[in-house]
Amino acid sequence: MVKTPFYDKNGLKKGAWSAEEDNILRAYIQKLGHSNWRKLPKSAGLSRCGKSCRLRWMNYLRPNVKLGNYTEEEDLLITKLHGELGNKWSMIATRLPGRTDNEIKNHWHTHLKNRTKKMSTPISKGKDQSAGKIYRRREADQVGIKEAENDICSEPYYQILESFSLSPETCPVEFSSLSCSENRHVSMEEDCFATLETLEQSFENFWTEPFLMEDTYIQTKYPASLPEGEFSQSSSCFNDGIDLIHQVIQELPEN
DNA sequence: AAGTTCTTCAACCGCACCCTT
DNA sequence: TAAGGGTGCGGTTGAAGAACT
Repeated sequence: MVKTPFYDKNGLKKGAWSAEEDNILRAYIQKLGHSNWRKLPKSAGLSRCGKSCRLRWMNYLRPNVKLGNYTEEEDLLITKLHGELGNKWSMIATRLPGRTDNEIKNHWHTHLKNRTKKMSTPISKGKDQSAGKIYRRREADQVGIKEAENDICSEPYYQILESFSLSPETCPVEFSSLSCSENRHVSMEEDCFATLETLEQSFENFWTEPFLMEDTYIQTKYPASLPEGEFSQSSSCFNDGIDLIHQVIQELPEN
């Protein structure tokens, strides 16, 4: 699903990146950083333009980037933020640690836009072929066939939380510092949010389950490749994301 | 089984903004 | 203050693969 590589009139390679190119770019940035994207490809020995290198690094090669496997809470967060901010993908991305603007944008257009549109229209018993198909094809692989068989588009918006579970992969390390009492401030109607316990359990499971400490990874493996600001920024973003998830939960309808 | 249609998403493009000179 | 270069952002494209007929 990638563009076939080719060379433009200036001899610059376009299209899909090869593993070799990825390795070259990654190794170069690990060693020398990326102070100047325009000069970088020439210095690194890549036949790419600086913008292409930047995009590749930012969206796929950065050590803390998460790919695919969107969870329901992330979907919910994106939907909410899009409602507040519009197509400010970069702003939205700052609230979802590890996610890039490009990926969020794609995810919105392929999964969430249709879902949200459907939710705002009267409930239909008819099957939305395209949305159903999308969900069946992609998310079935990730969240299970059982969920995929349901027509999620016809469900009330808040029921998206029915499968609410915080996966270790989704949750950054900062989540583990949340106090349990803070989570317990969330109150909901039992019939709507019978899964609250599940949610709390998920947090607790999350504390006990092993996961990759991405920042640690960065700092140990890529000590000189990233500006310090990126770490502090991402940390604050993580906390913002936590706040927002709490806010989303509290703002949900009571029935 | 083969052809067609649909869906996805990595990557490109153009524009706007920011910074330096 | 203007000009030029670099970077970031959002919209769009297009090829691959899945689903459908």
